Parts: sequence; C-alpha cells; structure tokens
Amino acid sequence: MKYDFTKIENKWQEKWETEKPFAALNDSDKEKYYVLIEFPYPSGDGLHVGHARPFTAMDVVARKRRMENYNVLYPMGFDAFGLPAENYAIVNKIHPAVITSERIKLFTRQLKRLGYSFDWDRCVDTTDPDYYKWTQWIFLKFFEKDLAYKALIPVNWCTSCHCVLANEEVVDGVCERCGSEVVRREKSQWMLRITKYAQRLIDDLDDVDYVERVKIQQRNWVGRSDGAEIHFKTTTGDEINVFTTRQDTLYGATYMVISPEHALLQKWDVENLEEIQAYQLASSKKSDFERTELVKEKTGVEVKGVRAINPVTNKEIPIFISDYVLATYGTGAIMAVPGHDARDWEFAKKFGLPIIEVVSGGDVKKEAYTDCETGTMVNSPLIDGLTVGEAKEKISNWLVEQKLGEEKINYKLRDWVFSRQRYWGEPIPIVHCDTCGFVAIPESELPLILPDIENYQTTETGESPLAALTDWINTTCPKCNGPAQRETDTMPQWAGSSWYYLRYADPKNNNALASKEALDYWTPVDWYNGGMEHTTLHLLYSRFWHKFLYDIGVVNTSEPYAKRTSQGMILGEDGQKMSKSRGNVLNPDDIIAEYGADTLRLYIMFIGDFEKTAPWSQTSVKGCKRFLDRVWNLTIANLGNNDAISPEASLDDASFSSEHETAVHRTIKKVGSDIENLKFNTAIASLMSLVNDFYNKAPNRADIKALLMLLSPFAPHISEELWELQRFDGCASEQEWPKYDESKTVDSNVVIAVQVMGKLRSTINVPLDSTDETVIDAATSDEKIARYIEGKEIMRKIVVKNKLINLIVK
RNA sequence: GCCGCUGUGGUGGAAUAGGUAGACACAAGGGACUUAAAAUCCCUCGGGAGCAAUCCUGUGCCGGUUCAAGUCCGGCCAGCGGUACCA
Repeated sequence: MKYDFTKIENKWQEKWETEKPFAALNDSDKEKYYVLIEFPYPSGDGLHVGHARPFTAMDVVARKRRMENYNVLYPMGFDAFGLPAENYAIVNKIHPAVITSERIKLFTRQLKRLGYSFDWDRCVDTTDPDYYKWTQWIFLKFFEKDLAYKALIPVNWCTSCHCVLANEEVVDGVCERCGSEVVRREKSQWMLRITKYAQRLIDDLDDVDYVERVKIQQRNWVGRSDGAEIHFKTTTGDEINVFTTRQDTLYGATYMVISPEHALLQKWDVENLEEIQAYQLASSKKSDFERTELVKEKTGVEVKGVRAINPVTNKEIPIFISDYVLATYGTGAIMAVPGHDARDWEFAKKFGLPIIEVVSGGDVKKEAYTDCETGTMVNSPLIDGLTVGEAKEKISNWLVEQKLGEEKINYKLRDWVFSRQRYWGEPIPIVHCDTCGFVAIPESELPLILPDIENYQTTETGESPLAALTDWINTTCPKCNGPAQRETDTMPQWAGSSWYYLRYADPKNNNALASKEALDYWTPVDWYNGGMEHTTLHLLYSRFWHKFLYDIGVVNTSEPYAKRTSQGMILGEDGQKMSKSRGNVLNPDDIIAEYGADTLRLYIMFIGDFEKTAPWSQTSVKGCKRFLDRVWNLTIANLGNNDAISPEASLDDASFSSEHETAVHRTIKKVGSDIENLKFNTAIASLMSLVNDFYNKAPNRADIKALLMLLSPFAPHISEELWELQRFDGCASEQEWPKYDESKTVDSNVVIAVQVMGKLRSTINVPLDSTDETVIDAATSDEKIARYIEGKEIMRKIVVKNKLINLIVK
C-alpha cells in the first residue's frame, strides 16, 4: 500500500468539513482554551509559506489542547480593509469588495488544504458591515468618552497615497505601504487618546506572560521618563516651559533650545527674523527621518533680541532654534546642559557656548559627563555635595516652593492618528453640524455603510474619495435636525484588527459585538502568537482598545492576551526576504501538490528555532517527506499479526514493548514539553529518533499507537489514516494526550564521562544513581584512565551525579 | 546614534540549572539491491596528524572567572530587526 497523500488529505479534509470536529462550543462543561494567530490580510498573491509557520505552530497547540480535554477555540478570519485592494481597484476599476471576496475565497481554500483545525463557522471579515458595525460602535464609545477627538496637527503626509500616516507607519522616512516620500503637513485629524492609557499599558505588562523582548519593546515604545517641567521667564516677559529628566543640572543650563515650530517665535519681535525663517523653512522640508539622520553635525540659529532667564541663577541665557528639538515631544523646548548631555555638548562646542560642570566625576572639557549614578553636585549652591538623586529631589521641591516648576512624567507615546483619507476602510460615524459641532450618528443607524463609488482615487486636495459624494455627505444633524456633513475620512486598517478576537467569541451576534456570556467565557485569549513587527502597533493598539472596553464594562479582563509569543520570518532559498520582486516567493499549493500538506506542516515546524528567522530549503522538505514515508511503511508493515499481542486485545491500551518502553516514555515527555516551549523542531527530531528505533527493532501496536498520537498534531492526515488502518478506536485527534511515567524515562544504567584535568578521556557505564565512591572506583580502574593517573597523585575528584567525573591530578 | 536580538560543521540546526559540542535532518562520498535509473536499505562525514589505538585543535574575535565555558563576566567585531537626536 502506497502513501497516497493527496487522496488521504482530501479524504480527511472532507470529513472535517462535514463533521466539524474542531468546532468550539459556547456551552461546554470543559475548561476553555483560546488559541489565536494574527488573521491575515488577504493579499492578491494568495497564501504565502510564511503564513504557514505561525498557523501550523498554533494548530499543533490547539490540537494538543483538544487531546488534553479542553474546549478549544482556534479561529480564522480576514483583516480585509487596506490599501492594496484599493490600489488594485483604482487600476482595474473593480470594486474592492469584489476583489476582497475573491481573495478571501482563495485564502480559505488554501488554508483548508493545510488541514488546520480552525472553527470555520466563526470566520470573520473586517469589511463585512455586520462586523464593522461594531468597529464603528466602539469608535462612538471612544467619542462619547472624549477619547476620540479632532485636532489640527502636523502629520506625515504620503505624497503618493495622498493620505496621512501615523508616525508609527512611517518607516525610514517613507510610507510603510507604498514607499513614497513622506512630508510634514498640517491637517485636521481624528485622534484616539491612547496616551491616557500609557501608564496602564506599561504596568499591566507585569501581569501577562509575554516573551520578554515583546515586553521590553512595548515598555520602550510607551517610554515613561520621570523628570520635571521647569518654567523659564524670558526678557519679553513670556514663559517657556521645558521638560527635563535632569533637573539636578539646572545650574549648568547655559542656553535654551526650542523647536523651529515653537509658537512663541511668531509672537516675538526677533532681530534676525529672516535667518530664523530660513531655518524654519529648511526644517519644515525635512522629514523627521532627515532631522534625526543629522547625527553628526548640529545646526541651529540663535534667536536674537530675546533671552531666557535661568530660574536658579537668574542669569540671562541665549535661546536657539534647532531641529534636534522636536515640537511633538515634551514641551518642544529644552534647557541645554552641555556639561552633562552629549548632544548639548556638541551644540555648545559648535556655537562657542559656555560649558559648566555641575556634576563632578568626569572632564567636561573633553566630553559631556552623563553618568547620574555616581556623580556629586558642584557649582550648584543649593545642592552642592549631594548625589544626583538627592539633588533631583531637592531641586524639584525647590521648584514647587518657588512656583517655578513641578515634577512631571512624560511618555514618548503619542496619541494615535486615526483618520485616513481613503476609500477602503470603515466610515467614521460622525457628522459635522455648523451649530452643534461634531455629533455622533445614533447607534440605531449603524452600520454606516461604506457607499459605492465610481472613482477610488483620492481627491487632489487629499480628501477621501468619499468627499466627492455630495448626496451622501449632506445629511441632517441628529441633534438639531439642521444641515450637516458626514465625515469623509475612514478608519485605519488597525481598527478592525484591534478587537477581532472578541468577535470570534460570538461572530453572528447582531445586538452586541459579542454576547456578554460569550465574552466572559472566552476572554482572555490564552495564547496569542504573531509577528514581532506587530509588537508596537497592532499589539499595543489592541491592548488599548481592550482596556477601554474593560472600562466601559464590555469585557471583564483588563488584558486581552494572557500569553504572547512570536515567530521568526521565513526567508527565501536565497536567504532574502520573500518578495514578488525578488521572485523567491513560494506558494504552499505547489509544495502540497508535490509532497502533501503533512510534509509541508512538518517541514515548516522542523525548519529551525520557531522564534528565529529561517531560510527555506526545498531539498530539506524531502527529508520530512521521507520521514512520513518511513512512518507509513513502518505502520503498514506492522499491520499484520507480527507482534505478540493479538489484534483484538491490542485495540485497547496495551503496554509498550519492553525494547521501546523507555524510548516511548521519553518521547511522550519530550514532545509534550517541546510543544509548550515552542521547540517544535526538537519535538519532531525526537519523533524521528523514535521511528529510527522502530526500524531497528519492530514496535508493537501500543508503540505505534503512541507514535501516531504524538504525530497527529503535526501531521494530522497521515496520522488519522494510519490510525484507521490500524483499527484503533475513533480518531487520533480525539484521543487523550498520552501520558508518560517519569520513572520509565530513565535507563537503569547511565554512561558517565570521565575527565582528567577537565579533558574527556573515557566513559564508563554505571548503574543509575551510583554513589560517588562507586563512580570514582569505576573511573580510576578504567584502563584508558590508568595511563593518565599512573604515578600521579589525585588531588581532587569532582563528581556530577549521573553525568561526569573530573579527576584533578598532580 | 540609541535599543533589542543573533553569531556553532558544506547546509538547516541540537546541547534543562556551567558538566561528553555537533542530536535530528539536508547535502556530499562509498556500498547493497536493480539490465539501468528512481525509490529503499547500510556505512563515512568539523579541521589537522596517524596504518591504527589515539593525540592535538575547534562554538565570531581578545581577555577573565571556574576543576570544567557554546553557556557566566568585561572589552571588541559582524549581521539582522526596531527607532522618536525623547532632553
């Protein structure tokens, strides 16, 4: 009998399709377990082998959890709004909804061919009005709680997409999606007050099980810094606030730098206006990226005619504008302490400004002394002799007493620009009325359907294509019934993906985003796996939305995801990132056709450390196919009555063969713990070893049964087929996950390494848990060891139980 | 620049808590089977010396700690990812 993987895989996939054995139940007595992967954007290229890595890994986990008797929810959906579909629509004049629906069908078919145990009845699509109704509903709640607001802000403007990007979406000065130049422009935008949640987004990381690098990255992104805001008076009688984390160095503040965009510059009557304006113009043309790229050379212009007054020395100090001070962080102004800040030091050197040492320990003539752990304050009458820490506290108190400032916590995190001037997104359910201002549309009018249009091109002014629909725009104000205009901006793609995991709990609900019972039962997600690239955008955004929904009583957990892990990227065979332009993209369909889905699943798990990047190798795929062939042939060969146990008796749990007992127990232990620790590659390696053992010495039916159960999460089709051929009861996937006996995972004898002076010279075989004396005797009487210790004195004997002995001789 | 991660055979990668480096595979070479090929099965496989037993050497580089370092510490170098000159 040949391993006909195509036939077998079709057979089982059809069975799963009709019998739905992987459906999650909302009314189960079992304990729930919610496994989540990031839902894909249904791109025109179809499924990519890279998708298979996290999907397969979590499928393995989901299948194992079911065998551990959990009620498992492992859903799939589509994050289907977004630019590529819209750009395709512009070129081909096809409605994005049509393209999207086609692509979702393609993805679904491809995903089903991989044999994933998704509960397909819960599939969600963010572009479905029944879905985005609730995305809009959440937005209205944000608006109601004053967490959504419109503001005129400098934004990143993509010159090609004609749309605004969040700071987070600008990569290396260009648009993350289209790669075009991004310039700065002022625009009125809908914003979400994520900053209000900054502290909670940091604090609550303590309560979740995320891989450490994700936590670190999120903490750094939110970026709390503790310092003080200090009020500096100017010679014009104005006040400039600066934020500093080094209030202790106030005596060393010898000049001030404000951002070129600072509001006071318009008010002041500066002497060198032309020079200032030229600098402002130059920096406005620079993107943030270019401003930050100018690491080496500091530029700036002194604002002549106005000086600031250092509040502690009462000395006048010059004010500069420089683009290394950004308007968007802190107060847009800094006090410069060249003695103790590297950037300020460079700037001071270039402009010949005084550098005063206020913390001793370094040499400020040579470089800025920035150490704040060990220094002692000097040249600072109020705080001389204090440590930096003490000085910070004393200065802060002094500032408060003198009403010159206060302690302040600043976050790097900024509010989220939520508007997009694009068509293919959720319409923002707000109208603008001349008398009432911005007014929410009533909940009863949700979903606010995205209207059909003829032209998907963004308007020249950069407004959304919806701005051309006069009939749609003009409406009445829900408050005063007067004339009003609809908002024409749409939401970013992040909106739909910020809460999709909640919809899976109850995806067909028309009265709520999901029923309270379903949400209470399924949240939080027990294990969420996704890409590192989503750590600071999607993951942080959805944590923010979830916290908000918690605050308004929709969900009853403050965090959406109990555990977060991340997979590494799959590179092309050339070691480069897979991309259409490089021509190194692999389509899973081709691999399935040639080797089968089980081989693909096995290979993508065996490819290497799950958390690290790994290059694809077509030849290595064959190795996994070979392994499955070996499993097939072995099991078929053992179908007959060639073992001691009769077929009837062995249908029940029989004991493992004595030759393989230890190996089977060990493999059960290893595969189980490896899956939990994302070590899928070594789990498979141990299964390979077991099969090698079985080739050396024929297994009995119980041995085979264990093998098939352990293999089934990785290669479910072949496992089920062989299970059936073996006439075992039910399905492999319905079995209870095999248990192991710890005492049977160890041999009665162990091989111990014998080192002399730390070098391996021999090995000895002794009973497990032998005493040190026994091991020493065996080692010293070993013939290979004799020549190393002959005529020498053994000074020390280091014995590591069941592992090693090291003899130190002289 | 800053932050994070990673450097192990020809290749992908193994190596609980510092304890036999290279598991498991891929590729390559040799052999068996075959008219032949494929498939399958068996053997070899970090480098150097040696007929061999065996010895030396070896986890990016330089030091250190230790009886013992891929693993810990200090200092470098390279690659990848993130990035906001964040005061």
